[in-house]
Amino acid sequence: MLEITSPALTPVADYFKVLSQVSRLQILCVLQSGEKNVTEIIEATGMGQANVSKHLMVLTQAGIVTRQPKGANVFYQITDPIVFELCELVCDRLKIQLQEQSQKLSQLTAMRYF
Amino acid sequence: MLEITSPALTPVADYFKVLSQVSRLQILCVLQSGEKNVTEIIEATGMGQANVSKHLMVLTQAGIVTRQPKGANVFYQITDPIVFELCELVCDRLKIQLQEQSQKLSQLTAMRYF
DNA sequence: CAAAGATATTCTTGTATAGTTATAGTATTG
DNA sequence: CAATACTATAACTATACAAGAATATCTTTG
Repeated sequence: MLEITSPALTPVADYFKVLSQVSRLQILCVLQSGEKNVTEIIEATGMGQANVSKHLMVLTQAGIVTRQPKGANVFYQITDPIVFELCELVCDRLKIQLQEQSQKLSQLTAMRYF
Repeated sequence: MLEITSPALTPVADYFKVLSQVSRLQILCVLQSGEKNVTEIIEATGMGQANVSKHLMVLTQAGIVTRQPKGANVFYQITDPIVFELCELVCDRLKIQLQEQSQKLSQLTAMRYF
């Protein structure tokens, strides 16, 4: 049950904020196929090193990703695949919206023949 | 299936961004019990009028909320309850994280007795 | 049509943060 | 121990945006 008062909503909003950045979603996509070290993530995403490092910190602090140093490397992996459930729910919703839009559009073009 | 390339991720990130603001989550909570007009939303949330109006526009453009003018008033309602599914998924995840944290904490305090 | 009420828009300000560059810290290897 | 590779941090810049104040638009009512 969701509360109307703001304090309870803050952690939820913060969680969504972490997922509201394309760069971070890219990183999560890379990690979907298993744990990777920072260098691998940099190569797969094409992002800058400092940038990747900072995004990984954000994801780690949000508990979305788990940090694991191994020698000179640091490996990261998805903590909980729930993030992909979230993304899929959103994707499904976006698909529906696109369908409805194209439906309205085709209705409009159909009207031109009357 | 999620793509690694950024363009496909942009709409998803944008959707999350809309939900990444406490004020907007508050508005959604207010609308959870049924459609409301702007004045009702303002009173229920305690937010400023211009602020509410702007957030409602963001929510509308994201397709999360539907706008419906009735005379001098404008009523808004949740387009798709999927948003609450999303929130609950996040809530569940946050609860788990809290449980794990308190578990680690109690382990630490337990160590003081040895 | 004037006045009042409801909603939207514009403008401005302050804050947060993504990205880059440069630097620092840490671990491996020769 | 020196050199190199990997990762993190600091400092800076530019941008996005939330919030509030003022104003505009639209609707009802007298």
